[in-house]
Amino acid sequence: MTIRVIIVDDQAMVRAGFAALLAAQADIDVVGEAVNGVEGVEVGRRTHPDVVLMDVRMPEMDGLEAARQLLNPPPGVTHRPKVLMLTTFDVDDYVYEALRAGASGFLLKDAPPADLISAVRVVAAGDALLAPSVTRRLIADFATQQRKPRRGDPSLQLNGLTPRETEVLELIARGLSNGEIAEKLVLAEQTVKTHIGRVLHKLDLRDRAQAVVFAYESGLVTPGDG
Amino acid sequence: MTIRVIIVDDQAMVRAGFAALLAAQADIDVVGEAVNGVEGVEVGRRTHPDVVLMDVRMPEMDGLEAARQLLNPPPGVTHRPKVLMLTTFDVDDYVYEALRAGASGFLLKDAPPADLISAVRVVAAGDALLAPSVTRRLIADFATQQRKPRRGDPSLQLNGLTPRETEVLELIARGLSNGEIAEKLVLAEQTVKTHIGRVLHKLDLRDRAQAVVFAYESGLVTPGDG
DNA sequence: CAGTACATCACCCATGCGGGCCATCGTAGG
DNA sequence: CCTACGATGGCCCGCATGGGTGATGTACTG
Repeated sequence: MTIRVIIVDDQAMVRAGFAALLAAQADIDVVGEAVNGVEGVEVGRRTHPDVVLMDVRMPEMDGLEAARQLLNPPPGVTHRPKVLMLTTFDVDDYVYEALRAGASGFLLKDAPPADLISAVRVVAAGDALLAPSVTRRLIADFATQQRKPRRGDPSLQLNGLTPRETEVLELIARGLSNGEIAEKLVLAEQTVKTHIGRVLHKLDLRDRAQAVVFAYESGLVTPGDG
Repeated sequence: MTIRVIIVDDQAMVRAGFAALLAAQADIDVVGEAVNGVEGVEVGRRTHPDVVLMDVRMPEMDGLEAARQLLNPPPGVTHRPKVLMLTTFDVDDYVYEALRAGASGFLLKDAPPADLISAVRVVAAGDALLAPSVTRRLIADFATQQRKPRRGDPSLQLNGLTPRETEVLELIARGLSNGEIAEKLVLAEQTVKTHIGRVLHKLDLRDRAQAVVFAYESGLVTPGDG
């Protein structure tokens, strides 16, 4: 089963180079080419390729919009190719847009030919592949932004809390009053107050509002997990 | 300038194989080996390698904890190697922990030898590299997770607030007291109370703690934007 | 067995906070 | 011109909240 590929790029030389490179592979067929996004979408719909090599910067319609249209087809169109984005420049901001659109990869045009070929095979197989510099940024963003389970500052202090105190803190962070917490945990309200007092003291917080802030910032609770 | 590498894996054959493979490269030196996380951290601190090849599953201390310790060194230790995680099994849940810990890459042990070698060079250069299946998952998570900055329910109600009220709500969500808010906005504390009263009423909230919850849940404030 | 950590509850006290009610002032809109 | 609305501010009141202190029982650990 050969991999059907189309190449969408406004530069004739780039198209020719990639086409020659890929066509030389026994398992890859170049079944179409296009010079801009509009044409790329049209060719994609008509030739239903497995993989679309898509340049980011193009006249008429850029690669991002074209990728979006190919990856979110209108009702009636069932074919969804894999999209491998290409760019001449290093990591511009389009990367994230492309990934959100559903692109399977992002390569720089100066990558070794062998990388391009293997990238086509990888995305055709349903996996994904990014240029190393892109991967690095993605991981960095992921690590900083994904602050849910583990975080440096607050979660360390969280370890100073007893299980019961942590439990109470979580209920505070849900917006419950002392009475409601007492009811929920089957406790006297005074006991709840004692626990809260300890929590505030241990975490150096002034009031329950700050406790809520801390709970969110530390990842004890997360927006949406209500 | 050669790349200094240490290999941390509990299986002797794996260590031997990788060591032979890497040592054959002119630009790579294998300067140490370790059989578990504890030893890995120790060897890492002593030999200050550029790259640490770290197995995920190991006795004593697993690769994740070891990676965390190497990547978040205690005060006084300035050396921070790049960590390239290795696993035999396909994408387990440890991937995300490893990335959060700051790992520069994640490869499967059945990857082609050429990939391993190039991966070492990539991470040594400061870039990152993931196994295609890992990349795929990361992109998928990134795409789905990225589109929730603002959510339906709460943010709609937010429109009912006046600019001033919204401003006050945000300060509540930072943990400020009425007095502090008054000072920050150059207002009488009583005015702050009036604004807060309206906010609570409009949003059907009981107290400022619930207001903080609402601010986070609606996306008005976000964990980490301090 | 002694010591420690945790959970539980009580009493007292000061006050920050939220509710109710109302007044003034500016500006935008009919 | 006059109305509506937002922003600003004041007063009073009641209560939930937070601080301080102490006591009891249990469970684990040295």
